[in-house]
Amino acid sequence: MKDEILKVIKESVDSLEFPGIPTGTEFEVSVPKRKEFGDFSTNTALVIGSMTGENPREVAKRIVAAIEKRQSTFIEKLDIAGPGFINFFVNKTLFESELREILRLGGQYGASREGSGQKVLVEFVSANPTGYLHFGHARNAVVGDSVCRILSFCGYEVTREFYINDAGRQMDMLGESVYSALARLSGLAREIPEDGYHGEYISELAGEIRESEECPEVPGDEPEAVEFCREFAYSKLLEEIKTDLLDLRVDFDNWYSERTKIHGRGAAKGKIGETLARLEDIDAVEEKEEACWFKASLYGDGKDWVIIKKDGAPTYFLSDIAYHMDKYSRGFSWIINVWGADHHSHVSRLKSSMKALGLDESSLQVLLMQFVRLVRDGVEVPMSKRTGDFVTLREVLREVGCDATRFFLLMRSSDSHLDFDLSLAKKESSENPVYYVQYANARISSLLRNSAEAGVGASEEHLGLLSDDEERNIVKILLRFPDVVHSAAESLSPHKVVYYLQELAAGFHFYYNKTRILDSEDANTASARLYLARCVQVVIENGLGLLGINAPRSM
RNA sequence: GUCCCCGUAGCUCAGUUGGAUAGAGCGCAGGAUUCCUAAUCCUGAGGCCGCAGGUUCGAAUCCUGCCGGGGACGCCA
Repeated sequence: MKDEILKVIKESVDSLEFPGIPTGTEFEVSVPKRKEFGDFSTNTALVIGSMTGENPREVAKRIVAAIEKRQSTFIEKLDIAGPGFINFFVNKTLFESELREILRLGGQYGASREGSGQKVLVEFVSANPTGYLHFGHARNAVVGDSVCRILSFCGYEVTREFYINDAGRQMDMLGESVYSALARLSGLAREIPEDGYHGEYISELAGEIRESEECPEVPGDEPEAVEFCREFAYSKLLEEIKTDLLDLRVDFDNWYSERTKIHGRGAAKGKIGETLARLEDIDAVEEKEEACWFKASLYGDGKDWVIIKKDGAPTYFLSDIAYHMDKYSRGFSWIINVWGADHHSHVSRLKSSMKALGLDESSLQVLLMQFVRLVRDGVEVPMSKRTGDFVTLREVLREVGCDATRFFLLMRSSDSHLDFDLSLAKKESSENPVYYVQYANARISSLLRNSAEAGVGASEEHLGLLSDDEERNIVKILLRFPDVVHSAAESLSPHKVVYYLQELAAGFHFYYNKTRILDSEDANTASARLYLARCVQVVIENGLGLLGINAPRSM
């Protein structure tokens, strides 16, 4: 629909042959908030005016004359307003055809092919398998997941990946910690290392090991027992992570193990070795202070970074370079990482490494998530992983449910700090915005059920009877949905969908309270109104689907 | 000290690729249902868009400086 407006504008502008306007200059067509500004509005004259130096209102007059000359059937009236906006008032048959289009497309309304043929990799969560997921991980998980859903909807071929940091010191610490707990259970005086893991789950894991048949002898061959503890805890915790994520409706295509895919067997083998060799080939590394450094400062980062430590072990950064080289080699045209804001300094150094390796660092995009504060009754709930005193994702899910959890985590822009109000999320009342949107959907379902009983059905036959301002307003909100999806995909911002749905629900609730739908003046009007309601439902369902939130048919 | 994010209504935040009279929810004060789900709706009060300059037809939006809040700057991951 907007495309048709845009087409008319472009043809008219072309016919006027403005000097100095390159072909392909983009003009904006938007749906104005105020109805006196028409159904559609364009800034075309302002854009041209600023390029040619002409008065925008004069330009607008010429464009309007050109458009009128074309005698489009669907344009009822044109206005020039403000500094030079051209406002379109369209024939309502255009709205009717839009409604028919929505039901025809159904679950595909709002979807597009704009990402067609493009492979996207979205890596998110990637929590260390050294403990349960805490609530801080939840935002990353939900936003990453929703971004994937949105991109898929836009035609991208999306791969969801969880990078398992199962190599490195933290895994050894996990083994040490569990082993220490096991030793204590066996009556030995043994403390969990200071920088180890101290949560209750460590003792629980030790307890499980003790119950198992393969439990190593303690005391006995300690390194072997530590390794057993490490592997036992790892596989168990990874399963728990998967379980929690599924409960949050987050699923992955790949569980990418750093240990097996990056490190390989033996020293300096696998992708780590390859990567180091590549970096050496291009002279991007140097030996300094008994360590090996990547010269990131040559490639746009502020400083150099160690990639092989004094003790000969690779740093996390080197594995990360290797991992991202691998991402590129798998043929993705868009690589998205969802990271916590505390990783922000890694962004430029990782990009600098890709640049050094001759890869296009602009196709790597990092979505940084600002922190979540958990609040209960106005008081912050402390979340510290160090002391083991953190709120797990599991606890929150159990307390407030998946829908509310996801909704609240998706409500804010990623680069805004987020206060998650536990008491509010739990409330099943009007203060809670989750239900607001779901309720609109449930109401429509109820209408459709009742109408079936009454023998009236949604029908497109009499859409011409829709004439109220509220009805027109709803249609205008509905036809913005594809734009919202596009914009959410482009800026990786699921919260735009959340805001949109709240607006749509508000439009419907208002309408519902004001207008009797089933008891309309006549059956034809009722069928048209039901059709409109059905369209609203389609869009709500599609929108909630992008957020991974259920759209219950009754509440 | 360097870098990143934020600063908009009492609170939590949208709006930030420059556009028309800056929005929503919550909270507060009033009100609406003989009838389709009141988890709803309506009305009202509430704003130097952190401050100061600059850019221009036009700035919450872009630039510079400053102030305030958060985060990152380890041979940890």
